[in-house]
Amino acid sequence: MSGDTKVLSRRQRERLRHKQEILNAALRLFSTKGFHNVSMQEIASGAEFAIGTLYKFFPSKEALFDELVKASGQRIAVDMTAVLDQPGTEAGRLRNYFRSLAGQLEQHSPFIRLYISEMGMRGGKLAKEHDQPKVKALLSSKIRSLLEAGIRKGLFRAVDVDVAVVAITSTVEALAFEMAGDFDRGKAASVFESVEHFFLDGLLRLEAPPQ
Amino acid sequence: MSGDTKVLSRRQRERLRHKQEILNAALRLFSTKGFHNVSMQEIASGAEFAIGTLYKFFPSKEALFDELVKASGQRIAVDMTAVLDQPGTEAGRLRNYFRSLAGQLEQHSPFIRLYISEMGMRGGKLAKEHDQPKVKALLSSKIRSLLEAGIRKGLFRAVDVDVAVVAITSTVEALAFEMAGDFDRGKAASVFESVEHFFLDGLLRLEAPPQ
DNA sequence: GCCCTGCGAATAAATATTCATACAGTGAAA
DNA sequence: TTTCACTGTATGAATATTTATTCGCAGGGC
Repeated sequence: MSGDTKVLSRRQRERLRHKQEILNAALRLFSTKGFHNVSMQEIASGAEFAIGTLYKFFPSKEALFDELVKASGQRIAVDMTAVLDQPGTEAGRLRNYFRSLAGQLEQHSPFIRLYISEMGMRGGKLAKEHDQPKVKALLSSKIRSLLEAGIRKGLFRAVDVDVAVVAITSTVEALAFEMAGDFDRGKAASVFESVEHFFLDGLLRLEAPPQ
Repeated sequence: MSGDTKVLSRRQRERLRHKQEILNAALRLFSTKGFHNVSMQEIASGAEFAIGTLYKFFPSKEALFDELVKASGQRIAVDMTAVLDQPGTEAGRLRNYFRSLAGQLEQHSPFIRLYISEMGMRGGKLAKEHDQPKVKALLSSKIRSLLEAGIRKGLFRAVDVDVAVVAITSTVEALAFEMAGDFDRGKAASVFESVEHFFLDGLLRLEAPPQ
């Protein structure tokens, strides 16, 4: 043992692996049945541990859920930021965003479903009492910036930016949720391409330079 | 007592009134806190009855919820049908729809919030196990018909109609939910006017006849 | 007097959480 | 190399908690 805090003992690594196994099982179950309809016994069985073991890692069911949401939310935020922060024109960057959606959905399917159903803007107790991951706020604010800049530069027609942001994000959410269940990459790509056309063709000013 | 089934005795009328009082209390509570976070004791207190009385009217909590959702959903479906079925051009009828939204929201505020949060397309157990009111399907299909006809007649640019329907309905839902909490009629009207412009201005073909 | 209606304490049910017990791994001593 | 006391980890029956539901009793109406 080198004393370096980055190097974990086998036992430490095993503990982390067990914890992740529990989180993975929880994600599968929560994303299919929702927080309220999954018992701790089910999660324990899904992870092939005893129910008491779950409480060695998480003080409560809600703590488990919180940790799941935070970790996964952060992962998606990083991915989406990478997409939206790529250089390009406003229209091009929006186009990139739409084109990344099928891949993001494939990669994060269970979490997206969970997030939208339990932690979306419409959640009940869960949304209110838990620190929301910053995914939605981050996405909305980046899309808003793009739209504002595009309007300012004369690329996009003048629209109510708040409404436009809600329109884009809520449409994407609705479709993502629908397709996250039985995921088909080809269908998702096709649907999001249509979304891209629907929004961009309606936004672009006809006299704007071709993209 | 005339024997006519339409004429109710005082006691029968009182029973119906009591039942409605319970349903009203339930709607207020469910729409604020969600199905899972409201106990039968809370509903009983909210209606100023004892808890056992609730079970004289409803066999279970879920049956109470079902009845609430069905009754309110039907009321909204009737209202929205009246709006969408008014004669006019496709653009005019869509315009009417958007313009009716603030009023609908004012009238049905608690139920809309409940419906979207618990029975929307993203619900968990609740959406799956309960007969969904036909509100959403009805709305979607009417809006789809309008869009298809508008495209066929050259009024609207050619768009993916499925995506357009989802975009319109999910945007409206998102905004309705947001505003249903602290309802401000003026703000709602203004927001839905922006929505109208966002979608219609993006849909209308510039060479189409002015509306 | 009988029936109806409402009441709320008691019971039932479901599931979150606890904790005594058992098992596995470790490392020092023989 | 083997043994064994100690530590760490997992188990699942038991307990705790919350809330849905029941039903005996009381009061009111006819």
